[in-house]
Amino acid sequence: MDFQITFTVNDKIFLKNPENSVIGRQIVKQAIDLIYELGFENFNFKKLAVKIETTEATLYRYFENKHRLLLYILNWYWSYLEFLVMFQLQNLKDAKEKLKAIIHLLTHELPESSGRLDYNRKFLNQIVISESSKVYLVKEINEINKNQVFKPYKDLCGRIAEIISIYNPKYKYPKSLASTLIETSHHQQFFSINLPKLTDVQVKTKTEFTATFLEDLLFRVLE
Amino acid sequence: MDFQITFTVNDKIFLKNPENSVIGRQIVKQAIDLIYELGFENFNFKKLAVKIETTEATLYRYFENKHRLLLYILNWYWSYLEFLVMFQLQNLKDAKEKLKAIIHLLTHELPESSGRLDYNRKFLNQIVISESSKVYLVKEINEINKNQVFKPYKDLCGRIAEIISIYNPKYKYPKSLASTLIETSHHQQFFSINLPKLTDVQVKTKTEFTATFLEDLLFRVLE
DNA sequence: ATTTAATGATAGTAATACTATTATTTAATA
DNA sequence: TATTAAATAATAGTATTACTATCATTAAAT
Repeated sequence: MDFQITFTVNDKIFLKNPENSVIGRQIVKQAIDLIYELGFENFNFKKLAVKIETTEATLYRYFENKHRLLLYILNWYWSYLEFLVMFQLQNLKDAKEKLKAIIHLLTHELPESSGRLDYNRKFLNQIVISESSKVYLVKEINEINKNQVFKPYKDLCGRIAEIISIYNPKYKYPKSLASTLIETSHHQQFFSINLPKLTDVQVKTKTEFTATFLEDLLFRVLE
Repeated sequence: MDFQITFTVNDKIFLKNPENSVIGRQIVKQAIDLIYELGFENFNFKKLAVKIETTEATLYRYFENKHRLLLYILNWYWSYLEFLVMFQLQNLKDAKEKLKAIIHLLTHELPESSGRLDYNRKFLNQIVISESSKVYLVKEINEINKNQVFKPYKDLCGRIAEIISIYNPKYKYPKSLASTLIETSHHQQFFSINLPKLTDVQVKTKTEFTATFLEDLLFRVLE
């Protein structure tokens, strides 16, 4: 079975749905490569236009600005992750196993198994780690938030919170713990590579460090 | 007793020490007000120059760019916080009390008591919450990190980690837990105000929410 | 009184973040 | 198949940003 997954991203994020045209899909795919390569601050529509051999004007017909394009990419990612959480966890009976599976998903690239993915998994993962907070840590947050553009993040968080509550129904902060898991997975991965003194990584345990730390933390909290 | 506190900020961060001139001190003080007002993305040297009635050229003689200025502000803040951690905790014998005091510091504005402060505490606090991650979540992190410009953050983190280890010597991830405390204090404060669905804030417990959540989390982890 | 350092005033440049206009190509439909 | 509509390319242009450079003026230090 080979299948392609697409998600209906909130249409307030784009001016013209990039899913509906070859060039639109190119914009998203190549933006992921270019944001990874340059970092979000150094990325712009001019450079992206050159890369996909189109013009800035065309890009602006799809997205109001680069912030919206990043938001689109992250919405797609969060939706996908929620799908994976539901899909991969359905056969696990034990809530503990489910939580472990979630931590694995949060600390690794998107799995190969899950259908044909048009985007570069590694790059997408790095963008989520390094750039995702930039979509909400802005002065205009309240304005932006009005059109439910963070719904996929909230849904993902809610889904994780549900499982936390199944595991320990008495725990009082399931949603905050869920968002903390997500955010912590990002900054501990970032720190362990770039500012390792802010962590307890060891050379030998490098790749699994964040997962190990988060698992230990989560079950200490919920026990 | 009335005293003024200054810190020796790493001189690789500035081109000319802003502490040593009236205009330099104005730059930092007014930058805090303006970054708070506009958000870091909308803040620039032109607007700051107008505000303090000087020219862009003068600002560029102190700081290479606005990123460095933000880094300066945060270095100052982290140094101050480390000082406060040491100062306020010295009379507490109990490690548990110390950890509680740390969480209080991480989730509230800088205290009034601690000497004359030239900067707006509320604004500084909000900048730390909303903008601090932008100084390290950049492509150039390795280059920037070379001159020890994150030392105050690492020191603060290390100081907290020490106390964690005193409280529970067997706990294996004191530094990661310390950086998680710091980072979580930021995003939970931000979320509880701007994206409350990612948290478990209640209207009545609003102001103390993050402190309560973090304290609960920390002692569950360390017990 | 003289030198040095800091700032102000002014100008200018390359890049960014857009908007607008018109021509051309492609797709949809009659 | 011709007609219409929609999408894109090509080109131009503007305001703002992020700087750098120069030189005159003022303040501080010796």
